[in-house]
Amino acid sequence: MSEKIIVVDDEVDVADLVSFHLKKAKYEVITVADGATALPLIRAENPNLVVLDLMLPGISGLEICRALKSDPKTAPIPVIMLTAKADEVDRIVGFELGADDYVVKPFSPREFVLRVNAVVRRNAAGAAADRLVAGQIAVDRTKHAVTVEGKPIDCTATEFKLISILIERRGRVQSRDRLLSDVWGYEAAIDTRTVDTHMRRLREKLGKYGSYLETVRGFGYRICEDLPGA
Amino acid sequence: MSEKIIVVDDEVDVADLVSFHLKKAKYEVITVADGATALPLIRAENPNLVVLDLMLPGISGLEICRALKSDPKTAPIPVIMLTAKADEVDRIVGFELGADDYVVKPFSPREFVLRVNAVVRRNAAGAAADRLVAGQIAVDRTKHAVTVEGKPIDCTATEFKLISILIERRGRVQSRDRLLSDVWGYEAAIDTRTVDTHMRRLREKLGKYGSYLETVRGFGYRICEDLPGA
DNA sequence: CCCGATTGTCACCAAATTGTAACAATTCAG
DNA sequence: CTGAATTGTTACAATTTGGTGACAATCGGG
Repeated sequence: MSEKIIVVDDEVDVADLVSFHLKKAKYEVITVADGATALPLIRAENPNLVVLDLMLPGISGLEICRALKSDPKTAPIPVIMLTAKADEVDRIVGFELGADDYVVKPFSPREFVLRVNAVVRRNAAGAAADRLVAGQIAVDRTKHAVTVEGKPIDCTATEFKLISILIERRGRVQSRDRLLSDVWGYEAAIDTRTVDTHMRRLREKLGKYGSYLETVRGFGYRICEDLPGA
Repeated sequence: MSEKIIVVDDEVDVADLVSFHLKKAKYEVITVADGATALPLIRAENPNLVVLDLMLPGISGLEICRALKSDPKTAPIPVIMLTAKADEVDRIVGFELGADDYVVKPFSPREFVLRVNAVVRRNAAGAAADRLVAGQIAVDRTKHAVTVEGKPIDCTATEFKLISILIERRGRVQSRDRLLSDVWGYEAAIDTRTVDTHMRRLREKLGKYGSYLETVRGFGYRICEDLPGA
């Protein structure tokens, strides 16, 4: 039983590429070129995932995403956005839009498929799986919110990505380099020490739980596998 | 333990550049100029990654890629394509042949290395044993944790590498020189006596199991093959 | 266009880590 | 048993590493 994915993209090359790799990964793929026909199609097909290009003629990807998320019937369908520029990312995942993930063009096919797998799996396992928890620290990916002891704390976009990755891989040490390429992307020319600064800011916001964000000297950072009060 | 990469490129400048940056990133690099000799070499060496120029004299990069991916023995080896044109068509064709990622020339060395890291890492995950065990002593490489009788002990970076290698090669004696080049790196101008000091520190932290870290007089050190309580 | 929030970088400091040298203990050959 | 070679131990100085606060650049909203 294969999952159904709808790809919305006007560029034939990109659509073909995406479609090809998804099919190779055993997904059932439907592609649509324009936003106007996409919406009714998505409602009719009720796919397991929508891959959406940010730049579309007519209705933009943003609007489609917003429309999907505001309709209770389509809101649970996860959305992955394709975007040309890394700058646009924050707005996409963060605020108004409820996109579940994004991929910056040009992307590596392997990575793309892995992200698709992750999002689909997360949603298939039941809606609750979208919550990452480590002790009293919890991250809700759909709401884009972080809570400590149930109380929400206010994280910036970078901090959110950082803590998401850390909790997702809790117990395992993440090198600064690894965090850099996973959070900031390949093209970012950024000093690895910057990671330290963000860690400090995160710890500060985590309050007394900040100490569970461990430093592993010589290697990187990690969040404890089992925290007290879990 | 460094990963092996084969670079196939006929332009000496590019090959040198690529090779230089990969070596700086601690990879073992072999370069080949023409496609004809590349294939048998790849089969023989079974590298962790192949970097392939799309434009090659004789057999093209595309054909090599196709050949690699159609042979079950070489199919799992990841491939990164180098391409001169930012042309979408090239990308698509390259991907359809099963390349895992691509980099458009001229590329930023930083980004190139990051992509290489990502691809290699993804493939290495699961391949190498994450968990090394010798009796009551266990090393978890992803968590960067060492446990004795199940209780975690606190190791420094050097100690961690040292004990990892010893357990990985348990039973076999490791000379001080060997340990120096494997733990400290190829060109470490370090006194071999330093190894003794680190051994002592390790033994101390291993507590009563410290004695299983044997000295082989005149040769080096080893960890017993079978420890009591195994 | 201005303002506050966010973000990357830097310099400085404290602390952990690490290499080395000096000395003690042990082993081994004869 | 003696002495040389080898290894264990200890202490210490040098280096590396990460935390911290400050600051400038950039971004987005109003």
